[in-house]
Amino acid sequence: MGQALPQHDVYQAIADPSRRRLLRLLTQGEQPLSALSGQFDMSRTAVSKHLRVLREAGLVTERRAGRETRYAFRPEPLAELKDWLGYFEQFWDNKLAILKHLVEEQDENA
Amino acid sequence: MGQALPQHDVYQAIADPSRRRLLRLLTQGEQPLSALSGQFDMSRTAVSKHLRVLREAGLVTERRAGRETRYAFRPEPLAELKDWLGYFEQFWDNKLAILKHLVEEQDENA
DNA sequence: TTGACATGAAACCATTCGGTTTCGTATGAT
DNA sequence: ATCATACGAAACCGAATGGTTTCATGTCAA
Repeated sequence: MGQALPQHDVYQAIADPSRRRLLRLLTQGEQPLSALSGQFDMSRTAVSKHLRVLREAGLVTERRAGRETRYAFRPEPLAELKDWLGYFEQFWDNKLAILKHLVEEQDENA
Repeated sequence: MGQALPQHDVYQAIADPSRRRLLRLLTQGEQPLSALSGQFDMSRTAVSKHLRVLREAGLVTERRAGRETRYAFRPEPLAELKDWLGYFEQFWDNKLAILKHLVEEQDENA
């Protein structure tokens, strides 16, 4: 039986501040591990593991180039997050929704 | 010295699927724990703990009403998430940004 | 060919996480 | 008063998380 690999999703991937920072850094273009890990206090290996989580979530791609591995940002999985958020937006953007909420509160208190 | 309480943020709060489901349920209006935990396979206590995490992130409020605790959805903290996402949207919406990305890749490969 | 560089894999560690069960305590109903 | 209801706190547990150090491997440079 194969070991059940962790397989992270986009929600878990962005839960960690270091990983969010990595994504920001990568929007400036493809970069090798050494360049990325130079920006962090933790070890190179730790950064490498964060990048793996991001890759499992589809947020970065790896590409070997000589002896370095170049990481690149892939925005696509963020669409799921955007959709998820979209559902909730009505509850703070939409004045009608706010009104509806107030009415429900009145109901509950009645 | 005070023990450093967990204090969760919105990114961690939405990382768990059960908590995301709780938020969805709560958009239908304020509900007591018993009603919410009825929707889950896990114990009432476990649901209660998830709700605490959501509360620490500011995504729900608690209100004692008699012997029940009523939980209500608070959308405000999602604004941070929306802002965070907003930064990255240029990388999949904006054709100019995509072009810029391609140019950078060319540079790297040169 | 020898050596430095860039990296991933592995083993390990402490802490956090998501869940359980048990217990204590208000509150509301009889 | 008594008893059931609704809940939180606490103790506990296994697995996942975020980090480390050590080691092996492939690649470029001298």
